[in-house]
Amino acid sequence: MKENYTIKDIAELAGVSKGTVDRVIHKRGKVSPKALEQVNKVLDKIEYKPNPIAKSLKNNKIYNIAILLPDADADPYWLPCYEAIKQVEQEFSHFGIKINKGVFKPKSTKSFTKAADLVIAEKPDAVLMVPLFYKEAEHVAKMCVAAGIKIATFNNYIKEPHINLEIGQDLFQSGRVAAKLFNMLLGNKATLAVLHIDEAFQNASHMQEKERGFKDYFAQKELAYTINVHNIKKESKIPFDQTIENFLKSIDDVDGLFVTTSKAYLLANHIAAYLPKSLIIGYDLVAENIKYLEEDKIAFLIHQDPKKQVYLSLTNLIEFFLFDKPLQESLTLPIDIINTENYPQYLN
Amino acid sequence: MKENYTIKDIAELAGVSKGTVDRVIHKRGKVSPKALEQVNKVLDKIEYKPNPIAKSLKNNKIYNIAILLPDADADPYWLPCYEAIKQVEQEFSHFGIKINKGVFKPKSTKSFTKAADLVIAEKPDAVLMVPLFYKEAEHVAKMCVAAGIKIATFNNYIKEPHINLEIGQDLFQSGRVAAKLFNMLLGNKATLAVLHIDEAFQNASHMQEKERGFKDYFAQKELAYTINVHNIKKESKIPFDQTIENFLKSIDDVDGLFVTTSKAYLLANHIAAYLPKSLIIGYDLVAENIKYLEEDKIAFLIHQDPKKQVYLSLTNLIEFFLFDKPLQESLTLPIDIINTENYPQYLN
DNA sequence: TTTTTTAATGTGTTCGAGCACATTTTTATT
DNA sequence: AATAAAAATGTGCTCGAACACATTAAAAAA
Repeated sequence: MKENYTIKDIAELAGVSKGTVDRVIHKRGKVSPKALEQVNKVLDKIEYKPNPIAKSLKNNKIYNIAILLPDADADPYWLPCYEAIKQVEQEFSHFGIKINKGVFKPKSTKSFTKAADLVIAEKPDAVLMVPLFYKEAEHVAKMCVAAGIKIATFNNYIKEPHINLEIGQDLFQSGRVAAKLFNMLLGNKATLAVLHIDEAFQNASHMQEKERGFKDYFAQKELAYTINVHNIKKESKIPFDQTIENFLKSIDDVDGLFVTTSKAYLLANHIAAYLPKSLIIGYDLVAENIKYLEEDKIAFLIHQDPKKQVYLSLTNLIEFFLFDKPLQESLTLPIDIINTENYPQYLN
Repeated sequence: MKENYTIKDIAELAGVSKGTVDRVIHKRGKVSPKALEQVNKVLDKIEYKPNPIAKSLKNNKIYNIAILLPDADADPYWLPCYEAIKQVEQEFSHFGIKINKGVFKPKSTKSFTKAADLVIAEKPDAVLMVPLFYKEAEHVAKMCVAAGIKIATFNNYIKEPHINLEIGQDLFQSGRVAAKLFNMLLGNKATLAVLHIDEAFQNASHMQEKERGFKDYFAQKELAYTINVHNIKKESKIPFDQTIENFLKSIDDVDGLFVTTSKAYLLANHIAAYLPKSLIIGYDLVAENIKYLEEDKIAFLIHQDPKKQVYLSLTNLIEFFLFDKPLQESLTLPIDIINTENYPQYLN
């Protein structure tokens, strides 16, 4: 029993030439019923899988992958994504992989659409994107499907049935993770605040998912928790910092603050002055959050690992193109709980 | 400016044949000084990297990787490793990769040595092992080095300078992670117990590393914590469960219990009866631990992700053999903090 | 039956690296 | 200068899949 049969092997076993075997496998026609049967008989017995390396060599094609992602200058959360891209480019530079970045402003749908148009015009083999803007992302997905371009998303979700690859975190569940942490720290009774802090509110569905999960936990456990929700957004002309301070002045008697965005540091900056006993749980290992984590002004951070998301998305697409590995339709990544002691290992 | 040059390209640029280029690259001699210079001049300009796919196809070699790991029947902690092996076998079945398992009893050095001898006798290209027994593992490493076999370790460490690949967790730091969690849950003053629970104590250095990290945290922060260390091991003829119960009867006034092994469930089983207010932090997502985690009898678990360790070790070795990717000498994996809400994502 | 058309099958080349072998050039020897 | 020996260089094949093209066999038309 051989392990890996080649086309030549099959040809010999079936008593035909490799050309005929090839035609049978690829259903290119021009095969007599007799030969077809002979080859299929062999194929049934041995389960042939073409050698992906030979296939790849013969192909010798350059695959273009476009990636639509927000500008890291506007929000450092996205910085690790760029590292992941660089890493993948290095690892796969000799495998004929080209990655084309389409950077957009995270607050501008126009910028997103423009970047998308630019990138799709070059007819890439796949488009990987952060679907920050629901309607616009849906449109991009549809255009890709129409053009036969593989389409993948990460970090956020849209409900498009033709997405080929979807990588992200279970946001509802991550809200529950935060809730459980508060529950452990504060016991069976407390007052909490959910804070949606961001400079803009387009497509804020991810924040709401986290809030839903957060509330769901306490409801399900029937705990005596009071939970207030606050939307805090940058007001024009007033510094964001000032807005935060005003907010903190306006509330009291809060045991814990759950920040659904990566902006927990804005809060932590002033927490000692106004609510010294309140615990903060936030998201994402951005530098400023880590600073306050280390100062114990942030209790926990939840890590969404954007770098891993990009890395996995890209390698999944690449291995699909190069080696015919199937695309994982949907991949839900772990919800990493971060404290002062374990954050360094997540940063590399 | 071309991206990927081939040997043929270089030959044309240097005005020689591809055979000569090949001899220069592989330093096989038989090249005139003049030709050498011509080729090197081109090589300096373009930075040639051979196409790993073509190389791999030509090679057409079957690589044998041996993996020495404990029997999962004796300790379910190792079960995910077997899943990782199966997964890698499937993913790389058409890349000429053979994985040979050498299973040993986790309490028997003899069994380890026997499995190692058996596996090395077949002259694999690499040996990946869990170096549970220091002296014996060191010996295996030396034998591999002598035989030109690549040697990799995971889960535990030995100090052998010739290890080619080392994957695991920072155990000292994971002790600190546990300490920090207790600190957050219990405040600035408490009494804790460190429990080394296992059925045998050979090579228990990993437990001690965790203990050191744990104590280090409180010492560094100068917190008023009392920490007592207990070794609990299976006594012959007495059921382990009974030993645990006796231990619990013997202590009181403990706010938290830190179990340095995967045996936290043995404790959790009886905690409600003897120390209902004590918090347990343990290691590893074995089924029984998860059960008590869900019942809130275990507060947190630290995940050592043996599956990921094996997966990364194997793929790293494979990509080294197939595509000349360099081996990462030492890779320290994140210390995952697990509670009731986030464990499922770590299990897949 | 012979010729034409169409269907079926086989052969040869390519991808890039790597190595065996053949050929050519240079150097040494008579 | 002729020949032998050694050194240098070039050619051609392999790995396995894929496809273009050539060849052969069978069916249709004359």
